[in-house]
This record gives sequence, C-alpha cells and structure tokens, in this order.
Amino acid sequence: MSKIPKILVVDDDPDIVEILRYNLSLGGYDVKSAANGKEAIKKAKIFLPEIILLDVMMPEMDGIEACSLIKEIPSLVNTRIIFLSARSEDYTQLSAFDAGADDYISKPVKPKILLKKIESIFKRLNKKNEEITLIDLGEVKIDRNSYLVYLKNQEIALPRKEFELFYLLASKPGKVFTRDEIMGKVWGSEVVVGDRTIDVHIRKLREKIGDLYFKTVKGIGYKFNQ
Amino acid sequence: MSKIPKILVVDDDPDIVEILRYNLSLGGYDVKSAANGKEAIKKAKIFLPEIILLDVMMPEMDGIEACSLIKEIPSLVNTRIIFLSARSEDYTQLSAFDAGADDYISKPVKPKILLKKIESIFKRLNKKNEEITLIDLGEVKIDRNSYLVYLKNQEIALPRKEFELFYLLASKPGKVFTRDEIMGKVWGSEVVVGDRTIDVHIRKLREKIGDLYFKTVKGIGYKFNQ
DNA sequence: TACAATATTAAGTAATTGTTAAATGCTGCA
DNA sequence: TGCAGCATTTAACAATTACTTAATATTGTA
Repeated sequence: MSKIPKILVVDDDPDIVEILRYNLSLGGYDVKSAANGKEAIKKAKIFLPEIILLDVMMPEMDGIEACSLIKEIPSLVNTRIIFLSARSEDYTQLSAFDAGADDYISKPVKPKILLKKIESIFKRLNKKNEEITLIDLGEVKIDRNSYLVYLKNQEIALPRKEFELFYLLASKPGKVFTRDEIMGKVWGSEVVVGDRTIDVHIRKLREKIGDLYFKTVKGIGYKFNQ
Repeated sequence: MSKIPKILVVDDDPDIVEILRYNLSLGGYDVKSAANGKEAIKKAKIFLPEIILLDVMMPEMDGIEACSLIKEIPSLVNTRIIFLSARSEDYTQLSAFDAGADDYISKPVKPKILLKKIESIFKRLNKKNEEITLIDLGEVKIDRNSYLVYLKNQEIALPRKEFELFYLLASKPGKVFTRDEIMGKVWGSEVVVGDRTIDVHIRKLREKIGDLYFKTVKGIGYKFNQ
C-alpha cells in the first residue's frame, strides 16, 4: 500500500551528493539528485519526491529561489523542503523559512541525525493516511478497519455501500455532498445506477443511525449533522 | 473561523519560560507553560496545544520521557513536539527523535528563528482546510459548504434558488446586479422564466433575511446592502 | 398624474425526494 | 453446483418542497 519514499538531493558539490545518496539509500529511500536550483525544479516535477534536501549556495539558481518556485508548483505542495547549509547566518535561515522551508540544518550534516529527522517526517506523513481509518465524532465513531459504526458506544454493523456512504458524509460533518459527488465517491464515476438508489441508502442509514443526523438539502444533496 | 494557535512551553528555568512566553505572545500565540514533564502532560491534556516546546533536562520527568508519553495520548496525536536543548550530543538528539520529536533545536534559541519555524508549521497545518466557500460580512455569513446562512449567528436554511441569489448579491455588497445578470448567473442563460420570478425570490429573501438588506434600483436591478 | 416597473399573494405546476416492495445480484457454504 | 440469505438496485407511486405564474396592488419617477 505504501510505496518507497522518494528524496531529491540538491547540491553542487558532488561529494556531498554522494555521501547523502549513500546514506539515504541505506535508509531505504529512493534517491535522485540535482546540481542546482534549475535542475532541481525540472527533476522534482517529474520525480515528485516527498522530501527535497536543498543546498543554499549553488550556481545557476540558489536554494532559496528554487524553494520559492517549487512551493508554487501544485503537484509539489505536499513536498517537504529541508535546507542544508554551511551558512548559519540568521538572515539566511530566516529567508529560507520565508521561502517556504520546512526545516533548516547546518552543515556539517550528521547522517544519523538527518536520517532520524527524515524518518520522523515520514512517520507523520504516513500516520495521516492511517488516521483516516477512524472518524471520531464523540457520539458517533466510524472505524474503517473493522467496518463498524459505534453509536453512543453501541456497535452497529453496516453493509458496504451504506458504510461507505456514511463514512463519506461523516468525513466532513456539515458539508453538503452533492448527489454527483456521492455517486462519484461511493459508486465510482463509471457506474450508472438509478435515481433512487442514493435515497434508499440514505433511508437505511436514517433507520439504523437516526433520522436527525442526515439532512436533505433539496436540489443539492445530503449532509451529516452531529 | 480559525482559532488562535496554542503553544505549551515546558522548561524548568523560569527565565527561559519567560523569554519564550514573551516572544511567542508577541507572535500572536496563546501560550501556557509547565516546569517539568509531569506538569506538561497534565496541562497538555487540558490545553490541547498545537505545538509543545520541550526542554530535555528537567526534574521530575525529563523531556524525552514526557514526549513518549504525550505521543500515546489520542487527543494529542497531531500536536508537534519541538525539543529545546542545551545538550547537543548526538545520542540525545537521536533519542529525542525516537521518542517522537518533530524537531530538535539547540540552545541558545534565537527567538526570531524559532518564531519562523513555528510559523511555517502552522502555515502547513492550516493549508489543509482552507476553502473559498464562505462569505463573511460580520452580521451576515453565507457558507456554500453547508448551504447555510447565518444572520446574527442564527442559522437559516434557504432553498437552492434563494441561496444562489443571495450568494450572488452578497458576493459584492453595494454592487447593483441587473436583472439580466441575475437571470444569467442564477437561472442560467438558456432558461426562460417569467418577469416576476426574480421579484418573488427577492421577496422571500426579504422575508427571511430582512427587508433593508435588499435594495431595489428601479429600472436596473437589485443590490445587497450591509 | 400617468404609467411602467416592481411588490404582493395565492394558487398552480414542476421538480425532487421519500417510501415501499419486489426484483436482481452476490457470496459463502453445504 | 445450487441454494440460502443478505445486499443492492429498480420501479411505481406518494409526499413534499421548490419554483413559477397570474392576477392584482403598489410604488417611484418622468
């Protein structure tokens, strides 16, 4: 389910690139490299790394500028950028954060510590994906792992479609989901079913979970209310 | 809509706590403090901070142990823990990350840089749930997400056409929308309905929202006044 | 004032959703 | 394989709500 994490190393010093590549590869990461800001942006767009290690001082385009540009690229909004720099002047560090840096590490870089740091970033990134398996709204809890719903601590088992529909609505309480949205996310965009299918499932949820939780917004769709 | 970010500062040295509290408060954060690990856990459970700044060396319970325990508390899974430490030994840093730290900063802490770091964390935290679906005019709020209108904090549900019409007018308070404009944007350019349809919808809005908000500009159209 | 534009109502019409039961599809097990 | 039992979808109809119209009253302005 979870793929090999990708890291892009950007430094104009081939030795440093080699050291980092060596250590990160040992750590089990998929590593690619670039020698300056321009090249980094080009490769990042294709490679789509989760983390970019970026040197500050480089020919062609420095790290700060590259960082600003990378932060503008939609496919890379979730990419973390960590600066590696021999310069520890405060203003460099400040402008790095202004450019959108997520971290700033002074050289010399200690591989063990860098690896730990990266590991902790991935730990957090992955937790986010697991977290989505439990929705906890107090009175109502929905557990994707066991496919069970808890209503006031009472356990309720739901058939798949009902569960998915409930899960979707409860994922954003208060938000109205249009019928198209629901159809797309629960049934899949290719599937074509009749007009009344969603209503019937809503009806079952109302029966099992409670009438007042599910609000119809006529002409738009449905929403879940706590 | 978005609340003031909360930070818990944990250090046994009152001077450091004061310096941090001073700087973070200036930065617009809601700051609380604790003097050791035990106290930190107790306060964190109640305060539910987004970030905890944690000293490593403390009496009663050190930072590493506190960090491990905090990471076990479900209501604090999303809380970031940043260590502040005078000790820069690698093994301390490594065990900090093992305990679940998100960052490790060596003392002396430079307030400006700490603030930048924290700011960048919050920037990333908030990016998630930002949508352009809310018109907020103080007394009147219109939320496209939930299809609800709030008038002096009282919730009002509107049928679709009324909602769309209201949303359109309120999107540019003071601007006069011609009948053609309204017809085009709310009903769609293909639809043909009678002359009085818009009037009737305006009437309903006047009933539900308040007469004075909607001004007729005879011969032109309507506008929304705050 | 006159008259064209808008306001107000109530009632008619259309559109959407709710409900039910039956038909169909699917899965696991004898 | 075939069947039992549940899940899912369909279809027909009812109920509800939204929307539009039409008839009439009122308003604002040349």
